Amino acid sequence: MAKVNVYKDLDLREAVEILREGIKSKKNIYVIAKCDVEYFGRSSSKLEEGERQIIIKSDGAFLIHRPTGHSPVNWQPETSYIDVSFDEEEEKVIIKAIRAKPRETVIVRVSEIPLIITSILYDYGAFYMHVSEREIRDVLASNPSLLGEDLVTIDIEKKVEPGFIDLYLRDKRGNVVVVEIKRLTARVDAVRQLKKYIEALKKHMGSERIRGIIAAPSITSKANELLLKEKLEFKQINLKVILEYAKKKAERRGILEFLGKGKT
Amino acid sequence: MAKVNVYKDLDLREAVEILREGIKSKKNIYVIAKCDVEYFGRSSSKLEEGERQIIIKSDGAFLIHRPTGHSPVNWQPETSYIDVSFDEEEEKVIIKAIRAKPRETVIVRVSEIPLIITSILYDYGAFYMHVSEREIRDVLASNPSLLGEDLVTIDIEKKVEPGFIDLYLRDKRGNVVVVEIKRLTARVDAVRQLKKYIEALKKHMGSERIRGIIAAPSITSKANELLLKEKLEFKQINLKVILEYAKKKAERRGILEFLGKGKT
DNA sequence: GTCTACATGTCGCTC
DNA sequence: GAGCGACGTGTAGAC
Repeated sequence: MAKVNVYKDLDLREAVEILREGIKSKKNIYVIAKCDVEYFGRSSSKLEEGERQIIIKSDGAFLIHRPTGHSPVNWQPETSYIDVSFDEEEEKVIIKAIRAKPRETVIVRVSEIPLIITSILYDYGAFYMHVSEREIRDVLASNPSLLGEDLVTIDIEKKVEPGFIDLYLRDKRGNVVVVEIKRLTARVDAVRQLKKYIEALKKHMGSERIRGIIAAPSITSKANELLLKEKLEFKQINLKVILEYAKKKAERRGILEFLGKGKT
Repeated sequence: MAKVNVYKDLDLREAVEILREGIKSKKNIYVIAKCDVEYFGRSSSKLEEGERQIIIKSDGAFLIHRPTGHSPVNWQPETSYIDVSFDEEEEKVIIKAIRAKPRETVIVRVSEIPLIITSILYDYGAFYMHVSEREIRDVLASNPSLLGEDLVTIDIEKKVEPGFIDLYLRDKRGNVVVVEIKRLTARVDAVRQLKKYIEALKKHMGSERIRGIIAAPSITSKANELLLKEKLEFKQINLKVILEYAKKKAERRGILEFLGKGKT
């Protein structure tokens, strides 16, 4: 069971000690603070004073959340070094979260600190994500008939000059078939990507006919326009069907959790 | 001053009431919970049981954070509808966060709930981001001499077939000059982008000479290689100088806060 | 470190 | 609302 400490209506100097201790002992820290925030690094920003929620995680991840919006207004990833001090002049708690590479700094100046929560959380549950582009690619590679014709898979993630071809196959007539997979609606950039691969291949293969297929659940009209113009093809795929195949495959292999490795 | 309520070691049925009340009255809610999580939508995921931090914001933004990592393991943006209920069978608190479009659902099943914090936060401080690519572009457009020669700005964000040209100018000799701006180190993709724009322009302009310039604080060696090969140019820009110009410009306009509009 | 492409990307703008 | 390009994108893999 999680160990949780609650500190309410703290004196700022006490807060410094509690924050330091929490960071040192790698606790998860949640703070409600009246503060302003500055950020310097790849860009820079300034957030004027207001009441916010601050999270400091056990690995040094640092988040400042306003009362609305799902993304933090300022943050620092898990590699950062966090320093807490007290500014006697201004009578404020200064929290600096520093990231080495790229060199970036978030500075929080706290004037009031109504609440600090420190906790130790036990969390070793596995996390599984399904229907990534990689999964679609693997299912189609093993079951190229899902593309609606008789195809033989030659290569996966084939390297060509400017990048990687998702799927490289041959059709019944011996034509090379290049497939670009998109998990969501394919847009013009997907068609451009496919076009780029085919042009790169042509340099090496001379006059041989190369077919290009976009495999995606749907395609934007602009993308379809370019596709037709370039004499490329679109093959609609059904993600539910893909997922069924992925499940079956995993079952055959006797894997308990049917997909992926959990991120812990 | 922020109004903060602390609820420790709650009975699960009590927790349901407090969560419902907090959501109804648009409070900011922070929960430490032992839970498992499922997500269905554009993708799908399953997180096995463990102790996590849950944030529900006043606008319905919903975040589940593990003890490490700066990004939430599951989330729902601010448009979502949040429902809290008690499952009598399993004796668990069920929190459903539902987003209408795209249709996505996060389901949290809570078996223990050591802590709930509800709060009302006053946060109207403005937020300013400095030195975006847009700002660099605007400063260079108004002060093209910063590019180190006598230039006249013709257009900003000029539309060409595959995208937008950051800056479109003419030099002393009447040549067209196309500038691609990068806020950070320019890489090969920036050079390819510039090349693409110039090729698109050439289709419309025939034999006229078109110069291409990458304007960035620095450039990678690979990018520079391609640049030389394509007879394009690199012009180093100094972000501090750009920022000074941006400030001055804003001052001249009599704008109090010298950059951007604050997000409230 | 750079290049490449994916992501429940998200954000903001235009049409 | 769809389409499209930018982002403190972040992230993972390859060289």
